[in-house]
Amino acid sequence: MPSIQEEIKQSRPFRTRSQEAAVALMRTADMVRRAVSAIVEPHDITPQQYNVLRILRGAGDKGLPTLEIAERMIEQTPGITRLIDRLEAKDLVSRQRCETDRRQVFCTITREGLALLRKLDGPIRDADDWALAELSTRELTSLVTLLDKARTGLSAAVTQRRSKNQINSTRRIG
Amino acid sequence: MPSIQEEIKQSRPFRTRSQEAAVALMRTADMVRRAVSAIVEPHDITPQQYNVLRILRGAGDKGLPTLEIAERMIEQTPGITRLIDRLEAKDLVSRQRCETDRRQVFCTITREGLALLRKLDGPIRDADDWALAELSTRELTSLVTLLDKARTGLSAAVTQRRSKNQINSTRRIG
DNA sequence: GGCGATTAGTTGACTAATCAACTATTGAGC
DNA sequence: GCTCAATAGTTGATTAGTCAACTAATCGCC
Repeated sequence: MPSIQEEIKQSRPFRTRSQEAAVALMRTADMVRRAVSAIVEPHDITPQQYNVLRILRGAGDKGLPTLEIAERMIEQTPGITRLIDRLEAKDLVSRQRCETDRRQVFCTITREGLALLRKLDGPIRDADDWALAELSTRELTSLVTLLDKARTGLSAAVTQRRSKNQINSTRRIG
Repeated sequence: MPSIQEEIKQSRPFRTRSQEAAVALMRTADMVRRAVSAIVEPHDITPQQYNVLRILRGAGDKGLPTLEIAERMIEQTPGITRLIDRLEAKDLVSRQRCETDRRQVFCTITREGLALLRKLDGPIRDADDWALAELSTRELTSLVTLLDKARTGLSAAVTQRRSKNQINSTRRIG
C-alpha cells in the first residue's frame, strides 16, 4: 500500500497529521475525479456536466433554477451559466424562464440527457464499487462519518465564500 | 453535522455506500481546496502553483526535472510546462537545462519563492489544523489509513493513465 | 557510428474557468 | 406607486487548462 510520503517522494515527513490527512484527501479525490472522467469523457461530457445532469435527474420534471444547481454541485463553480450553456447546446438540458418570477430560469434534463445518464449509471456504479473495493462496508461507513465530521469544521473555515452568486472577492486592498 | 444527503438536497438516498463515500470524498476535498485557495490567492498564486513550490522546496538546491514535478503533484496536470512558465515569470522558480542530459530541464525554487512559502507556512498549517480540528488524532490517523487503502484500489482503477508524459489519450474510435 | 525507438519538454489551437461588470426583475419601505 | 436595495442570471475580457503535434537529445544495438 502506498504511504503518502512514499507516493509523493517528499523527503521530510509531514509536520502535522492534519496536513498529512489534507494531502491524502486531495490525492484520493483527484484519483476518483480522474476515474469518473475516464468514464464520462468518451460521451463528450465533463465530470461537472455529469454532476449537473445527475442533480437535474434528481430534481424531476419541474427542474431547478440555475443558481440552485450551482449550490448543489460537488465542486462549486461560478461558471454555472456557461456550463449549462454547453449542456443545452448538446440538447441534454433545456431552459425555460419562470413565469411567476421572471428573474429565474428553470433547467430541466431532456430525454436525451436521461438516456445518457442511463448509459452511464452502470459503469459509474461499478467504478465506485470496484475503486473502493479495498474497503469493507464498516470501513466505508467510518470513512463517510469522518469526512462528514471534517466538513463540519471546514464549512466554518471556508466561511461559505459564495453566498449564492459569484464569489464575493475578499481580496487584498493593494 | 451535515449529512451528505441533506447537504446536496438529493431527494433519494445513495444507492450504494461506496457512491456515498465517493461523493463525500469529493465534496470534502473541494472544501479543502477552496480553503487553501483562499490563503494562497491573495499572494497571486494558485493552489497548484503553491504545490509546485512546496515540491521544489522539498527537493532542495539541485531542483527537479520538469516532469518529475508533474508526477509528484497532488492533482495531476498535463499543463506543467505553462504552470512553471508562470512561476518563472514571477521569479519564484528558475530553470536550467541539465548538462549531462540536455533533454532535461531542472527547476529550482528561488529566494523569492522560498520567502513566499515562509509567509504561507503558518497560515496553511493553521488552516489545516483548524479545518480538521473536529477530528481527534486517532480519527485523523484512521482517516489517513482509510484514504491510503482507497487509493490502493483506485490506482488499479485509474490504471495510471499518464505514464510519465501527457495523458495517453485512450479515447473511443468514433 | 548510424538509425529507429524512446524520453523530455515545448508549442499551437482550442476549450473551459474565472472575476468584474452588467441587465432585468422583484421586494421593502415609505 | 416610486425609489432603493437585493436577487437571478448573463456577458466580456482575461487567464488557465487540455490534447495533439512537434523538436531535441539520448539510448539500444547491430
